[in-house]
Amino acid sequence: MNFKIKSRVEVPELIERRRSQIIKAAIELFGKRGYHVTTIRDIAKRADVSIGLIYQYVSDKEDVLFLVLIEVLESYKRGIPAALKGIEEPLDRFCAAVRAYCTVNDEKVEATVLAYRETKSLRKERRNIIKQKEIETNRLIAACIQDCIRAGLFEKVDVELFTYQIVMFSHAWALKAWHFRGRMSLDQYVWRGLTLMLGPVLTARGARVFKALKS
Amino acid sequence: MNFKIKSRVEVPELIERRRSQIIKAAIELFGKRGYHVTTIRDIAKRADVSIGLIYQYVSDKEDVLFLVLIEVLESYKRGIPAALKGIEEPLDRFCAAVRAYCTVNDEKVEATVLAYRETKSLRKERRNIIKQKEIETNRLIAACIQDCIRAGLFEKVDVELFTYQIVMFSHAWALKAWHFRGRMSLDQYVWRGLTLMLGPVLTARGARVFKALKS
Amino acid sequence: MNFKIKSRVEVPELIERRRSQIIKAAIELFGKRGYHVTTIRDIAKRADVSIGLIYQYVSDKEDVLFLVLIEVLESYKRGIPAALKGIEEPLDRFCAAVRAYCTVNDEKVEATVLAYRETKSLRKERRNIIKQKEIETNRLIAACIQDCIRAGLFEKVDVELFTYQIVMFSHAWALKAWHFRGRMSLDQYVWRGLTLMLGPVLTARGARVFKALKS
Amino acid sequence: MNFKIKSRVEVPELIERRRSQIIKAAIELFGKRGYHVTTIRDIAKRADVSIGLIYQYVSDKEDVLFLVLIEVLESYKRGIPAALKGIEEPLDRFCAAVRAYCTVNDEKVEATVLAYRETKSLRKERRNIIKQKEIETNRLIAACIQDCIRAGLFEKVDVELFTYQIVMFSHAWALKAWHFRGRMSLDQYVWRGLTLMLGPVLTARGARVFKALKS
DNA sequence: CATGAATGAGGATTCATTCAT
DNA sequence: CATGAATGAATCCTCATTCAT
Repeated sequence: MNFKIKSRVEVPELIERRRSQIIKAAIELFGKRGYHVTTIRDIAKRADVSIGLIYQYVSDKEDVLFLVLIEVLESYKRGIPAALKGIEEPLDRFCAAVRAYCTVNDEKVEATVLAYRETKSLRKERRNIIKQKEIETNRLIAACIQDCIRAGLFEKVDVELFTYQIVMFSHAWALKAWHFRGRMSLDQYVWRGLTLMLGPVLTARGARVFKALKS
Repeated sequence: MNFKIKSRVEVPELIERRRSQIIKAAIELFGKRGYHVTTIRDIAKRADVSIGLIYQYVSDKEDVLFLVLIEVLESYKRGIPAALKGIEEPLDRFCAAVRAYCTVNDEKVEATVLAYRETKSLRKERRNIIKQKEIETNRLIAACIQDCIRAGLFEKVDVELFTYQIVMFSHAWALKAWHFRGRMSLDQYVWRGLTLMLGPVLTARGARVFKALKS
Repeated sequence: MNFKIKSRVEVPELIERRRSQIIKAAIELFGKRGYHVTTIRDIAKRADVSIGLIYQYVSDKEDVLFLVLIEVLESYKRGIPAALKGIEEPLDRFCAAVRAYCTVNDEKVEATVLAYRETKSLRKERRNIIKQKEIETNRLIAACIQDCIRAGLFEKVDVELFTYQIVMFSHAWALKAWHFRGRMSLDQYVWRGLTLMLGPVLTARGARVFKALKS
Repeated sequence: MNFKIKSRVEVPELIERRRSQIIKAAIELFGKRGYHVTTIRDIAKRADVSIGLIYQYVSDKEDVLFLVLIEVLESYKRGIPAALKGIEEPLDRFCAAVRAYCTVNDEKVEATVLAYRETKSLRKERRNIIKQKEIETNRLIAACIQDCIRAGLFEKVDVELFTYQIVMFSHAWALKAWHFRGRMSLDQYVWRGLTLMLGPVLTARGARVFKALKS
């Protein structure tokens, strides 16, 4: 998906290849130093291309940021279904989704932080596209929750808030990495979190299933 | 607290007055447009002072950001004790703390978002001071939780994670304002959130107290 | 010789061409107005390039000064051997060297004055490189003197002081141009000076050779 | 002598005192760092007065430079007659004058260098006043030379050039301090210089007197 | 007289973007 | 298609000078 970002080059495979080359470099640099501090020259050097080349595939520095954020958000959205593949049991699916989301945030801490830092640097219209992407990811979580409710494993909880609670919990691993990293492993974080958050939500049956999952 | 930021002017009251004038303007502008996009000239204009004056009270643009973030974080830290004044009952205090923290985030949505966006724009040493301030605020929440546990109102929950859950919940109101605003009032948000989060945490007695508080 | 001054452009011929374009403009302006009073914008305008271009070939205003002083000193060093080419007789060579040095100072009065004025505006390390260049020039003079002594044309004079006397004599034509210009021609200056300075230095044979040279 | 530099304060003694306070600080700073790099604030701090006070006794930064250069040049002019006091014998007087001039340059190396560096920073009119001061000093030397000629101690040399030779010799001790300092003492410098320069100038009788002086 | 807070024009430097090769 | 030299608007920051106290 190019979101209509103009390219002077027409060949699709080239666009694909070059852009991902550029995006890769930009994610690293934006993540480490931030968007405004990173120069196009920096990106060109790290991507091992010329400055001019970047402007053949992008018409703006903001375009690069947009592509970067899209890529980050999409990679998150891709991670969850991948982790659910083959799992049938609803509570298991829910837990797998949470773990997957946390894992993805763990692998790309800087990218997650970047999304929080720099989304505002986009013009409104694009900001909304990014938000849309986040909503789509959230829906994957929400679906798991609803499945659990339908299956009688969760009480009829406030799905909207519970979804955001899960989302913030996952993001927190990245946003507050300076606190959590070193204090516990990702796995511990997930289980301690699930235990805390599921307590008031599980039905009697759900609680039994959860206990089984834990072991 | 000046955190040893150099000032050419010595008179404390003047420093106090001018700096808060500068900070006020900067919070607004940084919050709206971001740190890097805002120029010193913008700040000077909005604060209705000359560019030179700013550099009499600050030696750097980064100094302004630092002062701004300190002020934001401190204002949060101030908000909670203020809201607890006069309240004795532990669960009541806990709820009041949560409401206060959410309220303060509600009143300064942009400032909260700013803290997430721009803390990384500070040099490490100062970034740590900011984190320290956040930890201090978190401690206020944690204390309320522990009091509830001690009073037999909360089960013996995972205080560390529960604290962060509360913190992220409060921040989410600002960070995800684009979602929540318009969908519910702050009060609804707080109560729905408390209901969701406290469910598994309250003891039987705690539940009774909570039900009473709700009405 | 680039003395490791960083350039964003890699192509050597380009560096050569652009730098000498910049240096030429800078010599004129620094010479006329002084280093601190001259702005990069002035230099850019006079060199007929953009401001940005200058910063592609130089990383600092001080770099420009350094390049300028190096160029001035080197041009002096180049002038003397050029004037000695083809001359064999030691006293003749000595006189030619003095005349050449004076001539070069005459042609670039402002550059000579500039070297006196602004060498101190360089950081120590570079100041030393400049001094080294001066020493190298001085050695050319000293060599001529020693040849004359060896040839029995000069008494065994204090070479070190005599060298400096010659050097100062040459510089004086530029440093005190406001006095000498208009009072005498460069040629007169050189001959009157030589007559004065050689008097106590020439051996009997040297004196005869000198008299012959004069006519 | 105030050279009509405007002062808001009228009381002469105050002007005298304050100005010399300012000039003292300025000489040190200009000498060490240069005129343009030194700020009025620096001078005020070192002179232990307020910025405003400086502008009560001077209307310009250039005024300070002018006063500084005047003071330096005058102090040189004062040094020579002081050294000649009581000496009658012409050659002795000449040598004493040279030694005095060198000594004064030795004591204020930086001031001498300053005069060479920054005279050009004055506007033309004032530059001429400074030159005039230098000429007056030079005349003191020239007078000594002429006395020696009249007394039959010197040949009828080129007084003009010889004077400048002496002047440059004295200045060289400061201008090339980086070379001479450490290589010889001031006294050695003076005697080696005189020996070199006087050689062809002394008459037979002069030579005898000189030899006597040396011991 | 003395102070030093306030001003703002001016200068060095950066960097997104273009375009000729 | 790819390159990277060239451009110049825009930004941070300094500092001589003023003026109210």
